Amino acid sequence: MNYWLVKTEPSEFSITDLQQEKITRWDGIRNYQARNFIRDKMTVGDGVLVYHSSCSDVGIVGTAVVCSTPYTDPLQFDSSSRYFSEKSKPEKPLWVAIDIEFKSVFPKLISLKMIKADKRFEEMMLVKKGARLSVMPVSSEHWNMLLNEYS
DNA sequence: GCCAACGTTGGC
DNA sequence: GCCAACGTTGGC
Repeated sequence: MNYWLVKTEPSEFSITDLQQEKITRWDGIRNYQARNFIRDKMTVGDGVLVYHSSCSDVGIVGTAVVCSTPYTDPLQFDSSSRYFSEKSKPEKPLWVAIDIEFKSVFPKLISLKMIKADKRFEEMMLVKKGARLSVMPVSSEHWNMLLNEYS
């Protein structure tokens, strides 16, 4: 059982959208490191922190749970999609997607500011310099602190 | 394999 | 909109 943080721009897809859809395909990941986390490490039942980026209220907004094993991201073959990948071939796909199911929305945002202000999160990948990954692992310690103390 | 140029992410 | 810190591309 692992824990993850996934970033999304709320103007594109927010925690409210996830709450309404209940289950959504987490697709469009086009970074190799992020892909490898999904492909090699994500398993059904893993906990997911949902993070809003590039917006006025940056931070963790809720939780979800991984509810599928990784599978081929169909958007890589869709030439009309912004996630189209010319190098992907049906017999050799490059990118994977995964399904996640809505779990909770926090009554209050856990802002990036608050996380940065708490020294115990110093080692969290999210606040490490240059950590621009849209999918990253979260330690169980950090997961527990965030859920028990901050939400 | 090197590395310059370019593109993207994402906080501010 | 700015810009730092990446990642990717492609010529050599």
